[in-house]
Amino acid sequence: MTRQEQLLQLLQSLGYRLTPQRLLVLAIVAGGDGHMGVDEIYRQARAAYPYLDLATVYRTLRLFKQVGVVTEVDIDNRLHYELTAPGEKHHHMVCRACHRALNLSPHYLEEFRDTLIREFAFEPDIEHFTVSGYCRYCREMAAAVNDNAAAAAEPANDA
Amino acid sequence: MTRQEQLLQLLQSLGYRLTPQRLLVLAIVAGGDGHMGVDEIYRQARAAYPYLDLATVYRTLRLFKQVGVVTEVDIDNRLHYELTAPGEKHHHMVCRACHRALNLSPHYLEEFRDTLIREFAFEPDIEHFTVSGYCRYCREMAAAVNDNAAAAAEPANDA
DNA sequence: TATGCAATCGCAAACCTTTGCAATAACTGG
DNA sequence: CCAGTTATTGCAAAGGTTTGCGATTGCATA
Repeated sequence: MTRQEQLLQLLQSLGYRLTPQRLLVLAIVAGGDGHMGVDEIYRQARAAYPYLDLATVYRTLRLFKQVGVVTEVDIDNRLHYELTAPGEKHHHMVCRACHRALNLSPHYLEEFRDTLIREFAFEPDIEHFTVSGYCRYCREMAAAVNDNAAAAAEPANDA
Repeated sequence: MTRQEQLLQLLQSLGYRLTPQRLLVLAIVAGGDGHMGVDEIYRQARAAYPYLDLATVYRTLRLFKQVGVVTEVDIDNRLHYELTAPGEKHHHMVCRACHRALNLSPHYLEEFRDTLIREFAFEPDIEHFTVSGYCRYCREMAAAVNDNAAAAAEPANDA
């Protein structure tokens, strides 16, 4: 049984119906190379099934997320999805500058999670956790720009 | 000099203009009791200045956030704002069930932040950090419901 | 295989938020 | 104090996402 068949069976066992729309969206997300934007999923889906509505794509992806079939990542205020890999769950670091999404092992979050539960009885939702910030490359680029600006602004150092 | 005057001076020193709209929005957020929704800020602002546009409110709040005057909190997919208290900066835990926002001291994030920088050279944006999850009360309520359901489903225990 | 019910769909409209643009108004320097 | 420059505004429209509703369709039962 393939991974997709497993997931379909999971949906069915939870009482959800296997509609052509769901099969299609699942196949597309499974075939994608990473975090896919809703627009790209919709475009591919439409090519195969022109009557599909965008609202259905959103509803389907929300359902898939809810049952753990896909992972949702917010990249620059747009929703992206990827198939949840069993045993390879990971979180994301999204760069505010280049919008790249980097994977983050759950290991790094466990301590934080334990602390919140212990101190506040707050159970953080770390199934779909995303930290935004600045990635290595954008930080390096920014640093280089700053160095140049500083050098240009202080010619006294060279003179 | 009041806190509001300080903040206005900050804006001016950064080259931003002090418009009536900005004074008004600042006064409202400062007078609010916590995280205020955009709709509530807009409603109060309109009562004092009916020509104010909602887009201006959004732009003003975005500017305030950018310069650190307010803190943005996403509660149930809606933006909320509160005045940034100097020396009392805090993050937020937002409950997915009741949508309450709880304060979280930066202390709990520092270790996580250090790890990300050390391991990935990723600088997380922890000026406006929000974790979603389930709060103490909603967890207790859910636990109580589960207990009742379990008790009802297994009368053999009592019989 | 035919039937009935509830889940799901497509469509349209709404939601919250952002953006383009021309008109206005805050600040600067004279 | 006035004129010029430019940031900021109001308005309208667009953006991505969600929702209400009647029509359709998957699935369980017989």
